Amino acid sequence: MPQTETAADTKLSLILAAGELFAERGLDGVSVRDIVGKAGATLSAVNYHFGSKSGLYLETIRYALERHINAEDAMTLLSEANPSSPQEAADVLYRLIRRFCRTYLAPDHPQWYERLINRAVVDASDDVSAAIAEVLRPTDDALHRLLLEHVPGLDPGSAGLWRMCLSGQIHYFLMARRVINRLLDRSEEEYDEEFIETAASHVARNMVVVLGLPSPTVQGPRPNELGGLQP
Amino acid sequence: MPQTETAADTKLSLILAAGELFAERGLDGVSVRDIVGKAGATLSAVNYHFGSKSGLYLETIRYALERHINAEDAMTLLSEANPSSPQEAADVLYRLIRRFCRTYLAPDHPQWYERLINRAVVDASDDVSAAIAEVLRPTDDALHRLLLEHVPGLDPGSAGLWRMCLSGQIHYFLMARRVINRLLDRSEEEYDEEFIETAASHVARNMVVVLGLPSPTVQGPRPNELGGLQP
DNA sequence: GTCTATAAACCGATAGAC
DNA sequence: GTCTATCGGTTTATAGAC
Repeated sequence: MPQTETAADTKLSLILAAGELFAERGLDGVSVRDIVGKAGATLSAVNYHFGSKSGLYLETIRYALERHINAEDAMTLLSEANPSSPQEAADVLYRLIRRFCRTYLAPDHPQWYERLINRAVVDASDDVSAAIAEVLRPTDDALHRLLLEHVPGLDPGSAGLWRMCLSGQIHYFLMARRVINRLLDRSEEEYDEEFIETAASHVARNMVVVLGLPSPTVQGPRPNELGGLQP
Repeated sequence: MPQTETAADTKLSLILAAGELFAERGLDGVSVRDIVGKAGATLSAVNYHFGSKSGLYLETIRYALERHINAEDAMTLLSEANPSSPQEAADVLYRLIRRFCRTYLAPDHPQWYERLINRAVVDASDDVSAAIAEVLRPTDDALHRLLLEHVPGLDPGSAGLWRMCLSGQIHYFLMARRVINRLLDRSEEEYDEEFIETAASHVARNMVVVLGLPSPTVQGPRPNELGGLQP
C-alpha cells in the first residue's frame, strides 16, 4: 500500500517540521506556510491530516509528550539499586539527577521535544496545560514515592516543593539559554559540554543536600575550573 | 498644556494595556487591535507614539524593566546588616530570598512587569535578550559580590550557578502556575497566599543550606501543614 | 491524498481630514 | 494628537480538479 506509506510520510514530516518550529517560536510565531515549506508539503495537507493549525499543534505536543525524557528508566534503576545507607541513597540520587539534567540539556534525541513541552508549560492554555499535567503526573508520583521511601524524615509537602524546584531549574537552564549565555559573556547560541556537565553536577549536588542527605561522594567537575562564570 | 497631558495619558494607557496583554500571550499572540481596544485608543495612536508594534513592545519591556523587582533594596539591607557570624549571615540571606520570592509571586505592583520580562527571557530574540541581560547584570553582579563576601569558601563559579538556580526556581513558580496548580489538583488560576508563603520559605531555606551556611533559625510555615501537596 | 486556486478574515501600517 | 478610511500583504481554511 504505497499510498498509505506516502500519506504517513507526509503526516510525519509535518509533525516533525511543525514541532521544531513551534518549539523555537511558539504557536503564534509560526505560520502554516512556514511549516509546509519546511516539510515539503502543501497547505491543504495540514487541513487534511490535522483539521486545522491548532490540531497540528496538539499533535506535536502529543508526539513530544510520548517521547520526552521522563524519569521512569532512571527510577527503575534507582529502585533496583535499593540503597541501604543514607550515603548510598545520596550517591544514587545524585547520579540520577545529574543524568536527568544532562539528558535534558544535551539529549540524544531531537531537543525540540523538551523545548516544545516546556514552552507549552509557560504558554499554558487551559486544555494543553491539563494534558501536560496528566502526562507528567505518573512520573511525578513515582518520584514522590521514591523520595518518601529513601529519604528519612521527609514530609509529603516538602517532597512536592522539592520536585517543583528541580523542574524549575531544569526548565530555566533549558529555556533561558540566550540570556544565560549573555550574562556569561558568551556569544554561542548553545551551551558547551563543559557547562552542561558543571550545571548538571551543581543542581544534582544541591538537590541531594537540601534533602538532608549526606553530601554525595561521587564528584563531577569542579565549578571553579569553569572559566567565564565570574563577572 | 492639556494637549500634552492627553497625549501622555494615551501613550501610558497604551503601554499599560500592551504590557498586560504581551505578558499574558506573548508578542505574536496579541494584535495591535487588541491593544488599542483595551486601551480605548485607535490604531494610528500606536504608530504615532511608538512607530510600530515592535516599538511598543520594546517600550513595554523597558517600562517593566525600570519598575521590576530587583534585589537592590534588599541588598543594601543585607550589606547594612553586615552579619558577623555564619548563622547571622544565614538568617539575613534567608529573609532576603524569602522576601524576594514572595514579592515576585504576590507583588504589590502589577504582576505583568515580572511576567513580561520572564516571558521575554524565554522568547529571547537576540536584541531583546541582550537588553534584558544588560539590565539584570548590575543586580546580578552586586548579588555576586555580596555572596563572595559573606559566604566563606564560596568560589565564583559556584556563585554564578547558585544565582541561576535561584532565578530558575522563581521563574518557574511565576510562569508555570497553571501546570503547577493542575499537578496540585487545584482549580484556581493563581496561587493562594499560603502556598506562596510556603514556597518562598522552602526556596529560601534550600538556597541558604546549599551555600554551606547553617540552617536558618528564622522559620516560615512548615510545608507539611500545607494541604493538597501530596498526590 | 495531493494539488492549485481562491475565499474570507485579519494583520500592521499609512494617508489625510480635523 | 487623534480620528476614519483604506492600502497592501498575510493569515487560516476551503473548494474542486486530478
